[in-house]
Amino acid sequence: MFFLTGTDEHGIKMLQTATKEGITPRQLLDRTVPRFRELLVRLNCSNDGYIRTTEERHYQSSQAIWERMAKNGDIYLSKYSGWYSVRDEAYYDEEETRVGEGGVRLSPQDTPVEWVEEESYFFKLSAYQDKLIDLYTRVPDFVLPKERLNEVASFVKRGLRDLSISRTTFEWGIPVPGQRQGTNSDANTKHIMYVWVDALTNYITALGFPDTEAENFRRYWPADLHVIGKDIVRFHAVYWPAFLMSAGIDLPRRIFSHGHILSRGEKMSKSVGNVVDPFALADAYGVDQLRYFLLREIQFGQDGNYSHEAIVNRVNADLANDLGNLAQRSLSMIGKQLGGMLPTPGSFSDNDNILLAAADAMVGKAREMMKTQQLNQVLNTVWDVVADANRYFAGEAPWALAKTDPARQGTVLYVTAEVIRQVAILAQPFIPTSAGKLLDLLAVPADERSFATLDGAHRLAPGTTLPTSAGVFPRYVEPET
RNA sequence: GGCGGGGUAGCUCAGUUGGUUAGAGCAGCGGAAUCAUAAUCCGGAGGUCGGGGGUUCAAAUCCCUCCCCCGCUACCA
Repeated sequence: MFFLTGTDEHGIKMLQTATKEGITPRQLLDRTVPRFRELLVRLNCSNDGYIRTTEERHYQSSQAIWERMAKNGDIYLSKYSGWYSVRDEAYYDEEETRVGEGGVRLSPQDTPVEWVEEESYFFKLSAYQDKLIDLYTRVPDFVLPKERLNEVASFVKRGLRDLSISRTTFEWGIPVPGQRQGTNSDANTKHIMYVWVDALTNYITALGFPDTEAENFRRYWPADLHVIGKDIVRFHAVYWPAFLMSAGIDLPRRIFSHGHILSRGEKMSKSVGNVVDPFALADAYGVDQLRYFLLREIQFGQDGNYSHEAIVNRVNADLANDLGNLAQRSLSMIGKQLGGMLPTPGSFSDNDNILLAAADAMVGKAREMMKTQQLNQVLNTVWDVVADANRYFAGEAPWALAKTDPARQGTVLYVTAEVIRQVAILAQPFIPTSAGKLLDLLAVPADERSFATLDGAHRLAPGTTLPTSAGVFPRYVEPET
């Protein structure tokens, strides 16, 4: 796997923000980009590459894809005039705009628009309408969740206009290669790429494009999964595939649109003042706790709600009470009563076999759900087994067996430990640090923590000496006020 | 305005080839247990399945209509 993320750093908004503060765009970026990178580290995200669209390699890559599209006859020089909203980064037809208070003309989003008339390069998006429809039909899960594909398809079916893909009015962007002069244009006109061409191309730059023989490009392209926010589906599911088709490059296999996290049911916004700082959440609840909450509580692809009460409930109930307490009560019993040695099980009872079978079945179900990125369903499946294990543990009452049937007690504790092992291994992608601690407590070697050790093909080794047990999931208690 | 999704227990949701007393988790209530992070287990309770009408022996599920929420999109002006 190659996990990529990065920042799109060109565009007039960046330039204007910097100018307003009296600094250069680069200075602005030097200040803000590190925060994004810190967040990745803080949230313990898998990350094999970070691409910035202002990097030299990306200039070469963007110019190369431009040339490929041009060579394919899909780029032409023309003239664009219309009402442009800097805030929306979009042009509007005059009929779409209206004059607001103080004579300011506004876009449908109520952002100010200004009249712009300039020479521009265009991409023949209109030529790709049928090919895109064909793509959506042929690969029905090219865009997930399904609702998003329907939206995109209906947008394309309505008809596509060619896309303006360059600007001459400012310079914060990647120069258009091989510029020609239009008949009526200023001899000094210099085109830079309009935001989407260079923004989208980042995905292949990061793998070595334009060197299509680069090791990473050959190995990882086309991408299996391309995750974006639902607000930019159109650009990634319409423009990007069209660009790639034009350039003769394979398309990513799937675009997945994630939803938004709402704060108490409301969209977060600076003006409302309900913006939540992810660093603060991680500090308050813990990184794994935050990750678990978001991935379990929210159906991936849908919007979801965040609230203090919800995260505390979820974290205490699922992590501290159900899994954490189960691990603690079983492992500390092994520590105190069995001298810390994982017992050798006797023959398994029906109850043992039923629970083990449920645990063994988890990975298969999880794999099926992961085919369509149903992350919360994976966690539901795993925690169903945690609940089974708690019922089993209460039913078998190993604390009582200590006096009446020590051999049976050992079997019950062994079975419980084995179930915790499988739960922890499957939980690793979601709560990596905590899952790792659980596996440490079970003395599972680093090279035996892969999914290949699940589904009953592998079991904990009896007789292993376990480290002293310790709590892995602390309960969240309200700070003293 | 059009298209799509949704409105089911206090909260988050599951539940269509129509079929017995509508389900789960969390919260709340009662009980058991006391190995454990006052955690766990068991049990009752809790719902006009958005409103109304219709089809049917039978509707959360099918049809009509209305209301509300969300998304995409268009237009009037």
